[in-house]
Amino acid sequence: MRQPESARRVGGDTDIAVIGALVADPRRCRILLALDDGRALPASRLAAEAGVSPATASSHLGKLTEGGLLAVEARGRHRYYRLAGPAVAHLIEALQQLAPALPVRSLRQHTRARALREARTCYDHLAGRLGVELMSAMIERGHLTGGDGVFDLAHARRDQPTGYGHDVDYTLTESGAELLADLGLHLPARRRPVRYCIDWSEQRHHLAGALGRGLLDRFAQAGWIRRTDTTRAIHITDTGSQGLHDLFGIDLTPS
Amino acid sequence: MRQPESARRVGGDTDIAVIGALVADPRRCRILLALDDGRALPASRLAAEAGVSPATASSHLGKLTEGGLLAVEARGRHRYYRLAGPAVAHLIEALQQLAPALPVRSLRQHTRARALREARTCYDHLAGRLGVELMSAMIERGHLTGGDGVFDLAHARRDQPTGYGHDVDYTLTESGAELLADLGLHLPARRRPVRYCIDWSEQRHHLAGALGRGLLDRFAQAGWIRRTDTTRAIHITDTGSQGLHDLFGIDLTPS
DNA sequence: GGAACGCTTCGACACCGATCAAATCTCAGC
DNA sequence: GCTGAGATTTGATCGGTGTCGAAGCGTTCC
Repeated sequence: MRQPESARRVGGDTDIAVIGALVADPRRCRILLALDDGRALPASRLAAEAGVSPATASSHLGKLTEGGLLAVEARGRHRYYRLAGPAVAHLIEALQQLAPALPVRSLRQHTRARALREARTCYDHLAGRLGVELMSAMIERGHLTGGDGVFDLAHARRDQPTGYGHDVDYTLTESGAELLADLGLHLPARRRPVRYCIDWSEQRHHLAGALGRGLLDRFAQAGWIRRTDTTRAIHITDTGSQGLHDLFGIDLTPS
Repeated sequence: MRQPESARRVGGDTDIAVIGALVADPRRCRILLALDDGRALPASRLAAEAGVSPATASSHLGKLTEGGLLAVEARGRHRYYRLAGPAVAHLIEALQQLAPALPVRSLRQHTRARALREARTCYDHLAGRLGVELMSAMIERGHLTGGDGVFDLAHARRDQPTGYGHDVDYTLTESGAELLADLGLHLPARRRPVRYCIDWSEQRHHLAGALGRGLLDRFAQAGWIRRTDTTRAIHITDTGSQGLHDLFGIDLTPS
């Protein structure tokens, strides 16, 4: 650990080691993995997740936040931590690809985490990449108006690290209503704002509320997606990816 | 560092920390960065690069190899180390994206490393992603035959970790000769095998020899690429990417 | 065959950082 | 304001690891 004379070559090439040091501790990695699907969790929960005392967890969380891997938001007497951005998710993925090839589990673990990031349920609607891509596509195609689907921390007013968003008023357009009708999805005609959540790891919005719930149900009925019993991961069937491509122009490439 | 009762949740989720520990040390990161462009270097060179004694470097190299980040090949009394595969390069890139935003250097460092991986010179010919993509395209389009451009460690016989390859006999086809003529590149008509090198981080071949040298010169004359004076990085101009797309179907997407 | 070189192993030392208990701080709720 | 819960800070302990010199092993070159 000594840093003798050779620290003179301080060209800035040792920077990545400070990030490496952050992911060198098993407990910190547990914390990162717990947040890997984009949720925001309070410190106490993360302490339990990592299996350490609150004091130790606080130390870890402080270091991760200081190092730019986590972002924190105080909410009452809780402090919610989340991944600081997509780059952190990329780092986790890169690490998982190199993680020791344990007997079988490691592969399982890896694909499970990837599946969760790709498509999952959030309460009763779609989230993950599929969720944000779906909402983006509907905005781009004029089915929704009011925002661009991007979460902007600088201008956030009331939006919480967990639960539903309020800062942006999305509304369904005529073309959007037609699309839903085509899908066989009939929502109550009330013209209230479309609800949404924030996908923190993507830093974008995904559909929630009646519309999000309705689309999830409809996709399931149409055999586009299959829900798993044990996890929140969602499997997109072949007909599903075809339908998503045709109707929304969505192609969930390997990422 | 104690691992008390909580190690019971041994689902295999702490694996990534062992990789993290490897990139937690500045000297080891120096070594990885020195190899980041796909070269294979002997231990002594890496010791100098990291600024440590041979003994310390050996310790680091052993850990990196043991952890699967490096591969080693004995060659006489030298031992050549190289990145174990593309996944390692991805990890380095993910770390660099999160590396502390130093005054100015950090950005420079990052873009420079990325540029080197993207397109660079290797002796007198093209290497990096551009180099391997170019060779792949020529094989796919029937301008070259004899191999598939992929380096296969399992079947390697004489190919060295540095320098030119010998295991595969590539030859220029008729269509290849026509293409070169169209490019205004006239090579001696001798029908000897086309020379190649191995891009270790991509684990694929790139063109060397007279053909590789000729293409580099021709691309430069045509204004497709611009060489930098100080580094081995190569800049692809707008007309260059257009020409590479038209003639070879190459699109160097952001990676 | 001997000398020089490249690399690794061994041993000893020093330092860093993870850990938890106890104290402190901050906020919610009555 | 008082009380309790969530979270962080402080302080002390302890194990792990980076460091290099010296020694050992294999290869190359003269």
